Amino acid sequence: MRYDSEEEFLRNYDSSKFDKLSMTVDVLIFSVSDEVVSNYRKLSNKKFSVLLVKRNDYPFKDKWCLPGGFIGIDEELEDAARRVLKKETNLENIYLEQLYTFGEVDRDPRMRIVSTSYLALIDKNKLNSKVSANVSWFDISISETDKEIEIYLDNGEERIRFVVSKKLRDMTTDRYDFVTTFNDKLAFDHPKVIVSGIFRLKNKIEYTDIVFNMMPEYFTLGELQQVYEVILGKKLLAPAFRRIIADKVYKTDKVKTGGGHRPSAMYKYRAKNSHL
Amino acid sequence: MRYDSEEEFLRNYDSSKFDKLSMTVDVLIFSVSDEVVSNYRKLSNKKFSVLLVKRNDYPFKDKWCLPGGFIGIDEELEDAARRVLKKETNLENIYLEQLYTFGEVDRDPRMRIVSTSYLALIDKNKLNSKVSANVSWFDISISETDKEIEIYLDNGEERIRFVVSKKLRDMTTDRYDFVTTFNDKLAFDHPKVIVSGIFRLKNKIEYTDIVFNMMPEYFTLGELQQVYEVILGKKLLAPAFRRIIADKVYKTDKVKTGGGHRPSAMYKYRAKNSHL
DNA sequence: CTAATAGTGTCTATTAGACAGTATGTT
DNA sequence: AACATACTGTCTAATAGACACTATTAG
Repeated sequence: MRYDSEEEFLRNYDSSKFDKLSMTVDVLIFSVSDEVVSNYRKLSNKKFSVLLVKRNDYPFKDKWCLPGGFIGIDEELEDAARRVLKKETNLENIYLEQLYTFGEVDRDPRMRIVSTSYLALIDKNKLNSKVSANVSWFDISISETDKEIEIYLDNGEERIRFVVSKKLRDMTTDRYDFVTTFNDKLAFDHPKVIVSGIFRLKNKIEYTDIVFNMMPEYFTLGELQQVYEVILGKKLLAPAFRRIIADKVYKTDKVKTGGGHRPSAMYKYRAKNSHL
Repeated sequence: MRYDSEEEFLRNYDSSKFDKLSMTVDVLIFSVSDEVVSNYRKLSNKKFSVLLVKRNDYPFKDKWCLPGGFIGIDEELEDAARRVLKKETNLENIYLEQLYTFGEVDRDPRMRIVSTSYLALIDKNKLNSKVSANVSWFDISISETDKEIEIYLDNGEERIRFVVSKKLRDMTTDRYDFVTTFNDKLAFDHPKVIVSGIFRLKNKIEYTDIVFNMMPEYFTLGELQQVYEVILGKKLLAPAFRRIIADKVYKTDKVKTGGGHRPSAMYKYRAKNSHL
């Protein structure tokens, strides 16, 4: 069939000509939290945490999963992610970036579903209400070897363990194929999504100011350093750390006291092109 | 309706419950080419180029677009990208990475189509056959300001110009929303896809060995430097450049002669964990 | 006073930028 | 011989790592 114009073609277009499938978004919401420590002198330990939802319907009934939802036929991908974010945390204007699109044919037992995952970072202090019953923050612990990544998630009541193996994809870049080798409590391919998000964050914290999306308005440099340390999974030296972040923050009049030690000045984030 | 098991739920699942849409992949194939120079003494200039296909059907009949295709209901996303790559270049085992998923509601005039774009890098010397009539390599020239990116594509016969404006997405990272402000020869939202790919490549060339996917097996350091320069859009100093790439390459016995100047040693890529 | 963190100064090692200078082909 | 590129040496500037030292609080 030949058409004489784009308009004519579109009028006659049969949209059933190509395969159709469903799409979802999954939102990986990271934050940091404090672990209270018995010794009054010691700082509270920062923990890096992820928000999970307990499924109360099939498929994967009673397993934990990332907040997510189907994309409407007239809905932008990112709008869908923001809708999910709003539903689970009641927050808007949150840092959000597209992470990766997972399209394995059998990643959902119901039918072919392609899922675009998003990475969101929030400051937990902004959460006005406690999250609802089937939603919970899990602290993340990571142990990584050449071949495997083992992750523990802990919400105080329940402990989740999963293992993902790394297979180098090519010689020229440090990309890996992740394959889940142990997982009994997470739904879908969410172990892979979580690992991808952690890697993305680890990378970006080194060359962007992304970390400040997880910080409260006022913070001490010690707290900021702890957040870097928990995400990078290693200790940093304070003088070097302070040099590096010196031009990203500015000192305020506020002071944090109460620990059994010298009080600490509180700082605020200064964006690159700001004049504060 | 309640189910007693995952199996029972799946047996009764109605897959028409959620909206369905079509998905495509678009493959951004980059390579480098030589521009022959009249002066026998001078080196040929390297050009950075992209493969485009001329559409001979609606929609966007007679416009240029990235190679792409619909995803089959039982096809992995990346397999679809490899299928497209094989069809247009007859090449396999090519560097391929997922770039971004574009899902604007009206990006395709036919219906809702979400497209996952892939970035592929090839060494043009591996192309055994000349590409077919409706397929062509376009050299890329970029001029960038604070607010806009202007790109010219040239295949020797036809010149394509498009302009994309940059809108900073947030203060903490250098992410932009791209909005096409001028485009009369490219189909779909492909100006945005091309710009995203160029940015990705510019970034990755700084901290990975990705560039070697576009190089022939044997190359001189001058050629390699030219490729870096054309992708980064700036001149580099030879001594510093040589220091930086020293541990990524090794010298072979081959020598390149014929220019009106001192011959150059030819090098090969050495992967990080190789022992050559 | 003591334990613990806050914050600074400085030395050293490594890396990046700049540029001068030597080497060696082709016409 | 002259031009153009290949390749090296070295000085300097900037950055990162290490560690010692001082400051200040609650108990």
